[in-house]
Amino acid sequence: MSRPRTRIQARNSAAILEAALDVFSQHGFRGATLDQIAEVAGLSKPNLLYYFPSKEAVHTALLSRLLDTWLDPLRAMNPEGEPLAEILAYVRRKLELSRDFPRESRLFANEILQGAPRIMPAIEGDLKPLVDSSAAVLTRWMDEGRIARVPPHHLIFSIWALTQHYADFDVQVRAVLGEGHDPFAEADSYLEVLFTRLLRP
Amino acid sequence: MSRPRTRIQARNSAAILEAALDVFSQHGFRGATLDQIAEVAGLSKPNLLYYFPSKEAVHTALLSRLLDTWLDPLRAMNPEGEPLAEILAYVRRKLELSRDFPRESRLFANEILQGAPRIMPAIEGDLKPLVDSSAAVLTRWMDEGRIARVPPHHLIFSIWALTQHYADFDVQVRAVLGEGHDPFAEADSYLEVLFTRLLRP
DNA sequence: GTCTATACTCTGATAGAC
DNA sequence: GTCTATCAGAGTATAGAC
Repeated sequence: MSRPRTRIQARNSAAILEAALDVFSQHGFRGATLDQIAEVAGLSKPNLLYYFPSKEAVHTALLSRLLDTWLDPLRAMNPEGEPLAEILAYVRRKLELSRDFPRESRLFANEILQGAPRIMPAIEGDLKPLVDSSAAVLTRWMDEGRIARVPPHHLIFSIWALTQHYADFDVQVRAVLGEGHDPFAEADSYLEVLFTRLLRP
Repeated sequence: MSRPRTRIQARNSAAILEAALDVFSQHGFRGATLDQIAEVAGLSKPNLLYYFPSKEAVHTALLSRLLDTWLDPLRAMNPEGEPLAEILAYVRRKLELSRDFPRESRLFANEILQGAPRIMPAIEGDLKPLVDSSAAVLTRWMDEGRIARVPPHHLIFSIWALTQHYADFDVQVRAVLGEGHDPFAEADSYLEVLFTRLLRP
């Protein structure tokens, strides 16, 4: 349902996407069932299929909504700003995404684990160019001696890996830390230290 | 089939586990089908079920085989060794696991993404104690001023996150890097720099 | 717009011939 | 040990009443 016309449609479409996010992010595309999504959404299965023509359509709707949100923090990096501050702000925004939208992070992780069958075009068409241009900015900063020289693409990978880990492996992180911890707060200060030490000239 | 009695049984059991690793690591437990596993293994579905009583049993066999392999590198860290060298060696061994056993890494990632329904007991019973004792060693090294002080559990998380990323998100890493790259070789030298700068006193 | 009923396929698992 | 045949249930999707 690309453009909900009524309040009911808007509410039900939203409920379906919300429920589908729950189920797809936990079980992947093939492991998710319309029965389960419909139940979580509080609708009958045929009614769900009135709003979206197929399981595939629900999944696609989720993925396309996700991508923009996911790339925004990197887009927000200012080439004219102070290098280390810009990078640390990017790390913080990415970690906030992990904290506030863990299901979206797991949805993305599931898609990549499956070999990115549906999102590969967007990775090559949107993500790669954005990363390449960001890497060019990082390289300039390194050339100017304002941050230490490291492989820029791998620097970006390490930001993704470290921040997404706290969303995707949340259950393991909490099990290993035990009671009385705030994983995201601790990660926030740890990652600031890590990238500061890595990048100071 | 816990103890294969004949050559045929050994060969078929191995073929099933090999095929199941392919399928489970890509689609997760619920997304994997016995049809697909049997086809990859070159067996009929009933014949597969002659060797393992259920889908669950195949998955369990894979997971229990996995865990020891996965913990070995951390166990190999020597409390009496030179701290930075020990940590860098651990990072390298973990990265080698990602390079040589990416499907095992993805199988584990799938299990955690699903909330660790089957492996949580092992995480709390085996993984957590091992991490806690390793963290104690790291803390001692920090107390002795031989490496910089950082939260030891999060240091371990960051090693996991950074090394596993290259296995679990392999398809994204390669798509973003483009042609002419060796992700694991580049990661090897990048991670050595990263942890050296982070941890030198 | 939403429901019941249902068509049809896939999936995990079993029976029994060879 | 391996196969064909098959079952019961779950899965996606559709038809049609209301």
